[in-house]
Amino acid sequence: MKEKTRDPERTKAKILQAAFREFLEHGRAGARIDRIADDAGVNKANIYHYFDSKDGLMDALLSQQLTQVRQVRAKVPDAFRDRLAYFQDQQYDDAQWLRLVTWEALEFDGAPVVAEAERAAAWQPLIQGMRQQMSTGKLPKMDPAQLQLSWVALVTFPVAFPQFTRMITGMDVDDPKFRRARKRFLKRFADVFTGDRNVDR
Amino acid sequence: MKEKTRDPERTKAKILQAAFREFLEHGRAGARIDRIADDAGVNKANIYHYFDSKDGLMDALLSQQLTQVRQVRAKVPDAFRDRLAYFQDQQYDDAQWLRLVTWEALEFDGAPVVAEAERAAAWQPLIQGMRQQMSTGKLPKMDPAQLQLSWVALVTFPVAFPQFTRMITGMDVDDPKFRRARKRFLKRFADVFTGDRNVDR
DNA sequence: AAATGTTAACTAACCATTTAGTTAGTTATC
DNA sequence: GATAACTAACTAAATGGTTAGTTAACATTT
Repeated sequence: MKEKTRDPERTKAKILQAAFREFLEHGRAGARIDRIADDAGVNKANIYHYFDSKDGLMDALLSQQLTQVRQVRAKVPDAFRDRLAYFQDQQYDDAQWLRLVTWEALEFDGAPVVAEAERAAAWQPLIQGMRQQMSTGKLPKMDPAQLQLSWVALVTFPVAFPQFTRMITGMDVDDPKFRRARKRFLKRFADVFTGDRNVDR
Repeated sequence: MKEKTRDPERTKAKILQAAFREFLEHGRAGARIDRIADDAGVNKANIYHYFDSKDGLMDALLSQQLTQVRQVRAKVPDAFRDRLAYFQDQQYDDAQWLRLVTWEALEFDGAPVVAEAERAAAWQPLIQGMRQQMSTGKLPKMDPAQLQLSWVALVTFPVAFPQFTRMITGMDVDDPKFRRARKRFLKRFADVFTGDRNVDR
């Protein structure tokens, strides 16, 4: 297999990869084009050749990441009790994606975010699932969208705000001990919430 | 009352005020010293005179804000049912402080954050309160620190990630309609959680 | 109470780097 | 031989930080 010395796809991929790391760590304002070029082992001008501008690169990055996340989201366990834990595992692997949307949150000004309609639509099946379970009595009746938002909050917050996690629980998010504790807690939480007050402990 | 043309305290205050707005909006990397100087109506050199460096200014700002927040935190309603709603109201007024800690979260690298010990200590009474209520059977028995973390998550997340709020619920966080809906939901949520499954609706 | 000296608040202009973005030219690939 | 991938060097603007000098405010002396 011959290594081509010039390969647009490979170059673009390398740039995106480096840009991901850079934007992830420093955000739009803190990210440095030179650093991305170095990191990718690519001449800076190529970045402008393929992605117009810093913002253009950022946008390309977001939509690329979006399609990637979309695939993972495809199948969520129907069994309600495990859904929280599942999301948590997912979210941990996705800590990077979370950082990206945190930057997005800080830049949020009311204007539609990247692919907002599409992303919004992706939540609908989950919300519908909740509504379903409420009508069959498996979940208490309440606003299903609010409930969905709350689940996401419970799983995401400790990772998004690691300093709070440590100040409140005394453990670091990355600490396996915390992960286990949180997982156990969320199971318990779900049980209490669905009415099985005396499961486990 | 005579207006002094030179007044260190007033100048420092003006700088901090402008710095607050600037850092809030743009974060450490995005903030511009020149802009802060202009906004404060103060010569740039004064900023360096009073606060050494950009980072020095940021630090001063954080500890100033900290003491301010500390006062508000002083009294939290003991009645558990209203605690969520209370925190929510508080958090809304505190949306700015939330932005600041969001930047803090992104910069978090495991090292202690500003005044970490002190801030951590401030959570203890709340956690103790939960433990108390668990022992008297008013709350289901579970890890109280994890539960505290969860309450904060439920209240904070929708504000910290407004794009998720909109994508999931279809409403904007600032929309009074959303506020009401969230408040109502959280009450209901707390009721379900504490075992009163059929209160209200 | 006026004159004087001292301190530090304040300013305008400047400096050394950094930064996003460009350009003119070279060369691999088809 | 044409095209487009790629490079090195460059530019203009912005940026954090400095400096040398000015002056308001206050204390001390006369």
